[in-house]
Parts: sequence; structure tokens; C-alpha cells
Amino acid sequence: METRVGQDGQSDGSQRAVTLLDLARAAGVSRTTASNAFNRPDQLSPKLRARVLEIADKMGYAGPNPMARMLRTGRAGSIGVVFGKSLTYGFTDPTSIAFLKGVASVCEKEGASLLILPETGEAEVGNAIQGAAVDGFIVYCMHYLTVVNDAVAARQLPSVAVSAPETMPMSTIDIDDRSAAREAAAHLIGLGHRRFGVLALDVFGDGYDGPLRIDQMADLECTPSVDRFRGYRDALGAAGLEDAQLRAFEVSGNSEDNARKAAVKLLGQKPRPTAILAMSDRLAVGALLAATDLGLDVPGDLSVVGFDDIPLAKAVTPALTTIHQPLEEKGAAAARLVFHPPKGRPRHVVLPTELVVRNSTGLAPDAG
Amino acid sequence: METRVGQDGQSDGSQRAVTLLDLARAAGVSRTTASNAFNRPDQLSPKLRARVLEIADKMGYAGPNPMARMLRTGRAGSIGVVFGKSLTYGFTDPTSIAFLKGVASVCEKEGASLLILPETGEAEVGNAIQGAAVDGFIVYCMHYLTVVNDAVAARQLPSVAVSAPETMPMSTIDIDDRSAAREAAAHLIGLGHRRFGVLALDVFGDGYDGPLRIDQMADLECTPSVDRFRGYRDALGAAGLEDAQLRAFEVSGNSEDNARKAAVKLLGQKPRPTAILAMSDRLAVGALLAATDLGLDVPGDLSVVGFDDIPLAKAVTPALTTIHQPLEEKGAAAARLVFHPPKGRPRHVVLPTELVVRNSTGLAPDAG
DNA sequence: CCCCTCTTCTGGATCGATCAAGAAGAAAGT
DNA sequence: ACTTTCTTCTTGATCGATCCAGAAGAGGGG
Repeated sequence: METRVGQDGQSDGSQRAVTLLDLARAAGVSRTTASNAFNRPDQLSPKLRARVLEIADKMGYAGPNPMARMLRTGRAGSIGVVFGKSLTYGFTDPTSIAFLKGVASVCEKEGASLLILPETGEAEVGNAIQGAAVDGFIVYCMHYLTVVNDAVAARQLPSVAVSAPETMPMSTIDIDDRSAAREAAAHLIGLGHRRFGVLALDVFGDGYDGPLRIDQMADLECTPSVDRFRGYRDALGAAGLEDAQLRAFEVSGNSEDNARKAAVKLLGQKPRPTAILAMSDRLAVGALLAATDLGLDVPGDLSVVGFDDIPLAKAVTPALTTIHQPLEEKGAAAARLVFHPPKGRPRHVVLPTELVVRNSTGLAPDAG
Repeated sequence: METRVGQDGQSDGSQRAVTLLDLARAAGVSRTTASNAFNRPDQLSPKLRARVLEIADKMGYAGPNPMARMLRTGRAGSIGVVFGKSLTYGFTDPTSIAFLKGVASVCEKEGASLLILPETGEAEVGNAIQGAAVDGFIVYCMHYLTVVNDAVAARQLPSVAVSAPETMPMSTIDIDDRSAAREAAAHLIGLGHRRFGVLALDVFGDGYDGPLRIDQMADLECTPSVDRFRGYRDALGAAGLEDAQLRAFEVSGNSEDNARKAAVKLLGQKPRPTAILAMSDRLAVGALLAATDLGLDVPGDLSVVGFDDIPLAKAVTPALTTIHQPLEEKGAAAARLVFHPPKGRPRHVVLPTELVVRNSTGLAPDAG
């Protein structure tokens, strides 16, 4: 009865923590019984349970050590999310925030936690993935990275990759970037536009700003940037237009400021493009800013189409015409696949997109 | 050499995983040596290490089991974040996103992961906190919850609470809500305003919308909502104005739409308030929308002051005058305190705020 | 009275690693 | 040649829980 360990708050921290065994001894029961008091109330009499819990409280025993429990049960009670880019970027970009929100909503439902892994460098990424105590992984990379996917695959846990090639040995969630982009471009073509500027997400995530590196794109198996560009080109081809009408700039970091600068360059060319195809709404907003800089009216002089349909898209003036993609649902679907992995072959989900026409697009100024 | 376990991707999942012991046997070395191959390269010859790692790879051994390692070393390599409200709310509200971003940036620096705990209900919150394998906690509650803080305190890990009373046995991070609010109100008073509407964050987080429940506020030790209201009142008092000039509505969920409705009510009173004090920028944006609804010009007919200075604040038209608070730094500071806890007594950090005057405030329309 | 079931509780084995201490052999100093 | 040091590797103990099989006692039915 006097085994009471001094435990006032964070006294000096260095004293051994109270364990289940200590509690069991203090309560005069076995470890199993003490354990059951916490985990299996039906396995012992309510009276004894109450007593054990009371003593636990008195001893400052907060409950079974999570690490030990995880080891023994083999369940971590959490899933990991890996970003290809810097972690802080994940909390900056509206699309990844929405994605995380979707993941979180499912986690909440499942009573699981969400572990967000750091990205300190190529090597360390692997370490973090290797050392994460999770029941499964979600890989959300803007730029497809073999290192990451391999490290995740090595863990042999239920895993889902977003926008990854279907050749990976794991489930994937995606949208049809190419046909969505095609739809965006087709919309503009239908409005009479013939000359286009493209604001592209950076293809390699290497901080490059400048003309689209088309030649190096061929090597890439799949990235949103490449697929979307192909979609734009498809639409032009279908309308009998030449690729040359498509001037494309890569913008690093999905940043509005960088997009603004790039758009100014695009719009400085002559004949000036009458429409801008932006691969994200943030890039599109950059284009709107550039239009203001140059004294161009949107949609009078210039039409702009975005991609993603982030919340900002309808808040901005003029409201953006854009490709709506189910950002949250992407996260939710990914999380569901991790919690309830498909038996047998991995599943490849493609979520629908939709062109949303708002006020940033209109008839081409030079159209009959 | 033929101990090779079938491990093609996610075969059927039910076969026992390869352990360090298996690897050691296969390589003809001891467990410790195998372990050292991963953790302490200097403890064995490079040649042997290479061989062990190669065999590990061949056997599909991804590396030491994180759970076992955590148990043995006592370190989880991650810190936990607890939201008082629903988890998804944490990914919706711009202030908490910025906060998380700050936390994430420090985690990245420390090479640690970020565990975000679910909130399924009062009871389960405790469970999640109890069962989280982390090295410390950050509590970010909009509404101060004893259950949460107690559960965290029970874990006896380095912990930091945001906007919690300093009586808690843990470090805290905060801003001086009261004097910041005072400054906001003083700014308006200086512009000649005398009649104010207040859009208040909901005091209890219970989904209530309606007149501010002043009488019930007295019981509360500390919440941003209460402190900010007191600050507004301070400023009026200092200017010799009566509290009656302060009509306040609580808005649930920090939602723009709800704020819009509340603001319409506030502005329907006569004499009409000439200024609105909003306890968050989102509420302020709601007020701007309401002004548009009612055909009021901002700042001509109505001045609006926000709070927080979220990114949206300067993007909106007119750009919001608001109280800038270092949202990201709040998260970063909290995280730093968790990673490097103060020895002895817990630390209580108060970060500075600043009034940022933009275009949503102007001279009172009825002022001389 | 005996057997069976049900409830309540217990002890040993185990999860998969790391740590502390020490053994074996090579290299070096005296 | 003998001790010392350094490198390289190994064994036994341990982290703190849960699981499995079974024991002790209570209650019920034949």
C-alpha cells in the first residue's frame, strides 16, 4: 500500500515509470487482471476493476504503455501519410490540405491517428518510412519518386499511392488528368480561342522556372503535369490546331507569384494568347494577377481556366472556370483503402472530374 | 541460403514477418550484429555490413520493427497534436492549418513525425491520448477542455498547451488576446466610431448562434473569445463609452456564412453600428459579405476589423484591417518546447501581436 | 455426491528489437 | 614474450505489455 511513487507532474523526469506490473503488485492482482481492467472489463468483477483503476490513478499510471501494446498486438492504430515534397508544403498547398482533410475524416471515423512523416532528404525519407509505427501508408507525391514508393512497398503494409503509375504493387487513387485537361482546353476552343498559354506545374519538382521541358517529359511514366499537358494537346489536335499554338511555361512550387511572372511573359508574346490554361487554380490566380498588371480584362481580353477547384477558385474575382476534382474524397478514398485493403490484387480507383464554368472564361476577343 | 521467405508484395499477408533473428541466422551472425548493420555501421566491418544488408534485402526485411525498437529505446520519434474540436475542423480553419504548418516545420528539422490524434468523443479522446506512441504533446484547443488537458498531463510527457490557463502543469503558448483586442477597438474609436457590433467566436464550442452569453462567461477561466471580448470592453471603458454600445453575437464554427447572417442582424439594429469588431478574419469576411448584402460600403458606411491575419485577409476586397498574430510561429514555438522542454518549471510564452491597418476601416460616417 | 459449466483470476511464453558486458582475435607497445 | 589496446562480434537480460492455457471457486442439474 505504500509503494506510491512520487509523481507530481513533471518532477525531474528521470525516475522509472509505473508499469502494469507495479500496478498489479500494488493492487494484489496479476498483470493479466490489471491489463484486463483497462482492456477487457468483462473479464473481471466490476468491483475489482474499480479498485484497480483507482489504485492506478493514485499511482499515476496513465494506462498501458502504447509502445509495448503495439509491439504485442501488432497494431499501431494509425496510418502514415508521406509527402513527396517538403512537409510544410503539404500544409501550404490547398489541394494537399483538402486531401489531408479527407484522410482525417476517415481516420476519425475509424478512431485511428494520422501520422505525417517528415521529409529531410532522399535518404532520410526512407528512414522515416522504415521507422514509422503505422498500420498502412498513403503516398501523396506531387512528383513521383521511386525511393519513396519503394520504401513504402518494402514495409509490406496496406498502402495507397496517389497519382502513381499502376505498375506499383499497391493500390492507387487518381483522376483522369489527361481527359480532364482535354475538357478544359476544349471548352476554350469552343469559345473560339486559338492561341493558348499554358502555366504548367513543374514537372520534376526541382525548382525550375521556364519553358516547358517537353523533350525530357517522355521519360516520365506519369505525373499530373505531363498528363495534363498531353490532355491540352489532345484537344488542340482534335480541333485540327497545331501544337505550336500552345506556349507552355513551367512554374515552380505551384506559387501564385511565380505564376504571375510566367504569365506576364506568356502574355508578352505576339500574337498574344487569348487564353491561359493553368494546371492549378493557384497558377490561374497568378494569371489573373498578371492580367491586372497588364491592364487586360478577364474574360474580355483574356480567358483563364484553372484546375482543382480549390475554395479560393470561387472567392476570387472573376470567379475561376476550372476543373473540379474531388480533393477531399481523394483523401477519404485513399484512407478507406488503407483501412480496408482489397483482397488479392491492388485496386486502382479513378475519381471523376468536372468542368465548372464560372466567370473567367468568355468568347475569344478575335472570334467572329 | 534457402531460408528465403516468399514475400512478393502483398501476397496473402498472413505469413509471419521476417525478424532480425531470421536475418541474423540467414547471415550467420548474431542479432546484435544484424542490428548494428542498420543502426551502428561503425560497429562492424563494412564488408560484413554490406553482406548483411544484401541478405536483408533478399529476404524482404525492411529494417528493424519500429514498434519493438520504440519499446526498447523508449523513443517514439514523433509528437502528438490534439485538437479540441473535430479533426477535420483542424484542416479547415486557416489558423489551425498555419499552426500545424509551424509545428511541421520544426518536426521536419528534428526529423520527427507528426501524429494527429482523432476526436471521436469525450471518452475516446482520452483513449487516443493514452494510447498514442509519442514523445510529447501539443494541445491546440479552441475551447479549453479539462478532459483533454488532464489526459495529456497524465502521460507525463513534455507537453505544451495553446491558449490554456497557466495553472496547468505544462508549458503554454499564447498571445495576449485581451490587449490585442483592446488595440483593435481603440483603432476604431480613434477613427471616431462609437457604436459597435461584435462578431464573437462561440464561447463554449457547442454550436450556439445568438447573442453573446455574457453571464455564463464569468465561469470560464480563459478562452480567446472571452479574453477578446474583455479587450473590446476595456477600450470602450478607457474612452468613456458604455458597454451598451457593444452589441455582440456569437457565431458557431468560425464560419463565414454564419457570420454573414449574424452581421446582417447586427446591422439591422438602429441606430446602426458603424463598425464591426470580428474575433477572426473569417468572421470579418462574413461581415464584408453582409455589408454587400445590405448595400453598405466598406469602409465608407461601415468599418470592419478582423483578428488573426490569415492569408485571406489581404486577398479579400477591401483588404482587412486586422490583428496580426504569428500563427506559424505559435506552432513552431510549441513544437520547440516539446522537443526541448524547459528544465524545472514549465514555461509560459506570450507571443506579440500587431494591428495591421488595411482598407476595411475608415473614419466613422457620422463623425465630425 | 459428482460432474459440468461459468465466472474470475493467474503464470509462463511471447512480440522484436536494443543494451550492457564481455569474449576472441589481431595489432601494437614495451 | 607479455601486456595492452582496438576491432569485431556474441550472449543474456530487458523494455512493458497481451495472449494462451489452465486453475480455483461458485452455482446448477441429475
